[in-house]
Amino acid sequence: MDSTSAFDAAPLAGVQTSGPLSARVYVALRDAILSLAYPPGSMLRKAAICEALGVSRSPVSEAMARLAAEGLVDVVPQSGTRVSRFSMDEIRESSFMREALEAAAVAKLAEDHTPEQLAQLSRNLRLQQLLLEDGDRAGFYEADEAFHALLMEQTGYPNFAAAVSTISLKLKRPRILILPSEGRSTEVLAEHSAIFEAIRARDPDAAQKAIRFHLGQLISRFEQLEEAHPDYFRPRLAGPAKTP
Amino acid sequence: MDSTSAFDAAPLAGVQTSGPLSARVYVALRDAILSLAYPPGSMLRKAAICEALGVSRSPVSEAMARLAAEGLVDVVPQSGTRVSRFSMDEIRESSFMREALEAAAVAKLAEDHTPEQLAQLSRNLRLQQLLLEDGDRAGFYEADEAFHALLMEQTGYPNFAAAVSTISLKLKRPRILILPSEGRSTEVLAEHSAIFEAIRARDPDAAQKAIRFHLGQLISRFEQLEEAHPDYFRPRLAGPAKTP
DNA sequence: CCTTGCGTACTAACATGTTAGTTGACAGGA
DNA sequence: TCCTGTCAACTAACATGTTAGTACGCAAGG
Repeated sequence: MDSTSAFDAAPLAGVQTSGPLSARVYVALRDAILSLAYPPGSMLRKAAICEALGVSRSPVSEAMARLAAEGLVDVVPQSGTRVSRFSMDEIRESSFMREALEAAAVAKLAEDHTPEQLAQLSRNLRLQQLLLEDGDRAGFYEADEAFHALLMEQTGYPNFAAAVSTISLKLKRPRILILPSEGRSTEVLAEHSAIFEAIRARDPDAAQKAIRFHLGQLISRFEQLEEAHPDYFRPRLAGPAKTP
Repeated sequence: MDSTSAFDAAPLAGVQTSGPLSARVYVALRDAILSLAYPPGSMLRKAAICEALGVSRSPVSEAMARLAAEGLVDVVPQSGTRVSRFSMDEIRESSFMREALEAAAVAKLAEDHTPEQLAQLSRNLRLQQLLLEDGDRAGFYEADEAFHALLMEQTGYPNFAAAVSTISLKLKRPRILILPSEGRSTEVLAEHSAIFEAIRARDPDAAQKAIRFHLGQLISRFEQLEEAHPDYFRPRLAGPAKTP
């Protein structure tokens, strides 16, 4: 095998079997990028993808256009397409928007919620407790995501969760890289509980404060990440100062 | 001429002369839809668009995919594409998100801003005052949009304004239809001034309250609109109750 | 008169051929 | 050694041919 550009088509398995072809290609590429199977900065070779998936260039182009619109790939016209690198500025921007939206969601829930909704949240929290005790890291990660998704679904706005998900797409990849921190899960559960309690107490301000604190914890961890994985990040300005 | 489906390609003028062809097509279609030149519910004929713009189907397809992702058109697979109708539920959802984001923006500005930024805002407000006195309705509309855009740019997040714009796309078309209300402009200016004063006073809470009130005014007007233009809205459930 | 089955005409979706622009390497000169 | 101009190979972007699925009209039957 040649390692010209270290491009491997293997991550593109048959992810989905129904629906439009272009959507399947999109999901396959998206998952490969979000899981870092295609690392930031790597090239995307259209021809290779077509061959690997057994499709023509049309659906692949459509999928890539969508990924470009979402900022997951950078496309240089007439030249090439590569997986986008992280940018601390973009991360801060996405975090700001995500905080604003999730804070609005929990504030709304604090003002107006049903016993059933509280029960759902409580159930999820107990699940988190369980997974934490079992040390099931992957499971806890999923329950965490589910908790936030649940909060947004409970606003009653059917596309709200999806919209926030799209906006915070830029946070998903760096998020994966800061998974393996030990005592953090306990803190996370405590923060989730604080949000829950504020909602139950019908205290919008407290709920907002709680989720803002919770989400704010991520930022500092992202900053540490930039030190550890500078290769995944967009170069700040021009590396070391050049003397012309 | 035949009026089979009342489709007219005339609104697609040469809007832009540079950049990728697909982007030009996108802008042309987007403007035609947002300006209601293509009314909600009307069909989009790919062949006619290709002929009118003198391009092939590839860039048109790409543009339509993007419009579909943004919810401006509804595409029925293997059948047809039509301009989407309004939905009061979607409008409420978009308003909720827009409020959350703009409120976060002005809160941030209230906490942290420069004299230059205040001067910019003040200049825009005085322009609004001027256009209001001259009765320049279209000009006031633009200054209004510019005011909100300015607030979002001043957060320092370069893509924030664009993101909010995308999210509140669903509000743009109905917004046009409620333009011609007389005394409203005076109120709008007063509400804008209230936002400005709260920012200048470095009072985040007041700033949020002010912009939430300002944006909240739109909703009730949209509800009135649904009465006046039911044909532009998605049917509620099944019209009048059917007796089987 | 209403329902039902069929056939045609239309559409998006997919495949493939073509064009034009960019990158990068290599050769030649300073 | 370093800079520079040329050229070849690769890419996205665009055009066009092909396929398949849907909707609608019409006719035949109830």
